[in-house]
Amino acid sequence: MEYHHKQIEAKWQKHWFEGDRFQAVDFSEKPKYYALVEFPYPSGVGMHVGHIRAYSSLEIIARKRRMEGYNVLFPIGFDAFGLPTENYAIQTNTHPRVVTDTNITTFLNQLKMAGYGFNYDRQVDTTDPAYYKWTQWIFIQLFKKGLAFRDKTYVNYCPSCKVVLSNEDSQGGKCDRCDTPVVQKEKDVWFLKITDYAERLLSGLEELETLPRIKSEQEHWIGKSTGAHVDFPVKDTDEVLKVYTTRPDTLFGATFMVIAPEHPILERQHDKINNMNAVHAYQEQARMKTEFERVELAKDKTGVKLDGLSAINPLTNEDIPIFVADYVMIGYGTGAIMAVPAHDERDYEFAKKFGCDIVEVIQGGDITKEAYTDVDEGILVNSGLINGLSVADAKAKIIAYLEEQGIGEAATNYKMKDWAFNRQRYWGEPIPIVHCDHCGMVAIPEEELPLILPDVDKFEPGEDGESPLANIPAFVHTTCPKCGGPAKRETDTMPQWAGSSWYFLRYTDPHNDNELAAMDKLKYWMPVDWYNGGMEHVTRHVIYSRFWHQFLYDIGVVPTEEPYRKRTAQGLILGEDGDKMSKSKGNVVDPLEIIDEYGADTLRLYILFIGDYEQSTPWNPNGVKGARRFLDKLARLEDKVEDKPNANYETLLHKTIQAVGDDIEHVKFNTAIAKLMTLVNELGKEDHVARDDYEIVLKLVYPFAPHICEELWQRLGHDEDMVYAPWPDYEESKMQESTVEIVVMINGKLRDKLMIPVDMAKDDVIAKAKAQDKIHALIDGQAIKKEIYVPQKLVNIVL
RNA sequence: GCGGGUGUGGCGGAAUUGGCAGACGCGCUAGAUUUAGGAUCUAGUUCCUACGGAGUGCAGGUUCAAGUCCUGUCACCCGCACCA
Repeated sequence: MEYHHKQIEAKWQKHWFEGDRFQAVDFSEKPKYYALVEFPYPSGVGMHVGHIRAYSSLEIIARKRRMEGYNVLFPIGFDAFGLPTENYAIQTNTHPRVVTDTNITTFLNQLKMAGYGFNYDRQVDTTDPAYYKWTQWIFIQLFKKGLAFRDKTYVNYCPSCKVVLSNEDSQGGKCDRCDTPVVQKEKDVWFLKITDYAERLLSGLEELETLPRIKSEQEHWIGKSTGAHVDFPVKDTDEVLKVYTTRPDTLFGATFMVIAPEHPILERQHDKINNMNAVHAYQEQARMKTEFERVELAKDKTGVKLDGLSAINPLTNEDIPIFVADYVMIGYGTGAIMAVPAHDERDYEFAKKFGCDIVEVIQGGDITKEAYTDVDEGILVNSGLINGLSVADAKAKIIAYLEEQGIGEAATNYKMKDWAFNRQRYWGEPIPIVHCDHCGMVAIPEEELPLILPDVDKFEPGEDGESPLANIPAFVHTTCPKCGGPAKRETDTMPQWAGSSWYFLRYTDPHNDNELAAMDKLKYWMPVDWYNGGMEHVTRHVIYSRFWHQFLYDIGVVPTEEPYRKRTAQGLILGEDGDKMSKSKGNVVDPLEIIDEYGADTLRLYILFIGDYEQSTPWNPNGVKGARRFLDKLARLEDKVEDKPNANYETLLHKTIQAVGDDIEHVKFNTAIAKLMTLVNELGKEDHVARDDYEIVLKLVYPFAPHICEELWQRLGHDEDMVYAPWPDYEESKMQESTVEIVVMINGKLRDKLMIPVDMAKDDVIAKAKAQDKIHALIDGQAIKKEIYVPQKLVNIVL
């Protein structure tokens, strides 16, 4: 067959998508398989080669599963709220709704041009009121359970986007969107109490099948540690300073305390502090620093000693000074620490600079030179009741003692903070809450959902971070659902992560207006069997969505505790130059150009062949040609098809069936394709190929390059689509060769090769090996120390 | 600093339990075909001082046998980061 990709691809795309050939059937008798890819953000630039890599993996799995007899759900949708659209809308003065609709249409066309067999009829769009109705509904449930609340705290704030950011959105101290350094700002903000789920988010990871890296990143983000809370009385007051420490065993070595610049005790006790001016100056200085600068300047510790306020070490009863220093963070632990300079590097450095006492309580290091932090060795000294104990024993004993005395207790701490949930932006879900002077915050009645995002003229956020919605009196002024009195609506919107935290549930029942999804459908489809997406979403999207899912499970809305059974993440496709693809570098590859020139089948095949799926790999334009050549060869092979068997390549064929199946399941698409190439190359050397065997080859290639295979399949006389043509089985008996080549080594060096029958006995093989002319010449007259035979592999003769 | 990962030809990358290093693809070389180019086909392609030897970041070790296991070390990438 002459391979004209444009004609063939257009033909089959029309057939598949207009004929709706990839139905996911609710409650089918077949076993279900739920394959999920992260839904795209419909940006104006459309599809990127990265999307092709991200979706092709599960596209292969989905097609293969259908052939294996599964009822497959492989849906797609759009995560369409968010800043890029809003910014584009501001620049072009177009309504974000219009921008979004245009972009979604474009994106859908592009997905179909790539041949993806998604369940397009189940498409969701997070900006559709019929969808965000349920996002808002979930928020109300969280609010009712006290898991959505308002609090005044220091938040990450981007002065450029004028928006509050979550911890996850400000990694590295820079705004995730615009790279502007994030500053700390005290604001009254909405939080979701994700910390209540920290332990379950951690333990739920045990069930998740994924890379160690993905697991450890989540574990690290949750950041569990265990230790103790200890109360330090503040001298001449009735206050105590509570600290969190992972090293309660070093309590006798606590010679000073440090509190964060934002610590509330400074205001409470400002009368007693004689150098309040210096403290205020330091606070101001710390506030001006971005979090990033605080980290960068970490080498040089700064701080102010409180004059007039000191604490008492509850075990030594000694009077110890209190410092304010920005190396202690208000957001972690209690915002105050006990400093043990002898056994903590940061405290050591601070003590050296500020001349504090350094008392050794664990023997084993040289504290005149550096802090000794080893926890596995070392014996407690200068520590009263725990003298002579190991660190581990001392921890246990001192915690018991603290609890007995009522001055502390065992404690667990998490680095993860509650999720700052509101944004002062237009293009997001309105938060369905009203503020009433009498009743406080009240959720709007569920029957009033969705709370529609009103039209505005200006999408820009106001100065000082006012949401654009605040400028619409008709939206803001309402009545309290509880008392009927005048009330004001919440004008902030939800972050982009809201809609994406439950979308996979909606696919099971995308048009339900009575609940987010019917329980019987959820029971049929959930959990997601395999979820693929970006590495960059592992600490945010995956954790957020697991949190929401666990919450929904708790209130009886979903049937499984965890949403995902297996998670993989694709590596980046880099530019030809090895750098990350970016417009400014001019190294961006447009997938549509490749589809136009070589075809979607070639593009998909090449992107999976390019390298290890989970590793980043540079693009190579010549590689595309190689993929295309393979398809050309496959098409040309048609000329050799005859209706008579050919046993020459039987073993290779069956080995390939097995290997390709295994490789696909293990995300090793590159080697699966390599093996298919080898097979097609070998078949090309035969004078004829049996028709049945050619059909097997087409089935194996089909998930990767469905258009050309479907065409060749039809030309063989099939009326039915390949979608449900059974995936080929391999036969163990046909994989066995009757003779096998083995290697003959002398002293571990390869010297000769010979063919033997597979069942030849060890002694016979060795005898035969030694009889080879080449080998005989080399061992003649030498003493043989040892002879090793590895069945069907090698003989090694040691002289 | 902590956690995870990676180091193999000119390039992307392959190598169950230790058992022929470099599969497959790109590129390159030669030949065939072609007016020429492109495309296609065939053969070759780790390196070297080449009937032999060396070789998987580097240095050791275990073993009949090491890319693979052990010890030490270097480089790079990703994530987190004054987390108490």
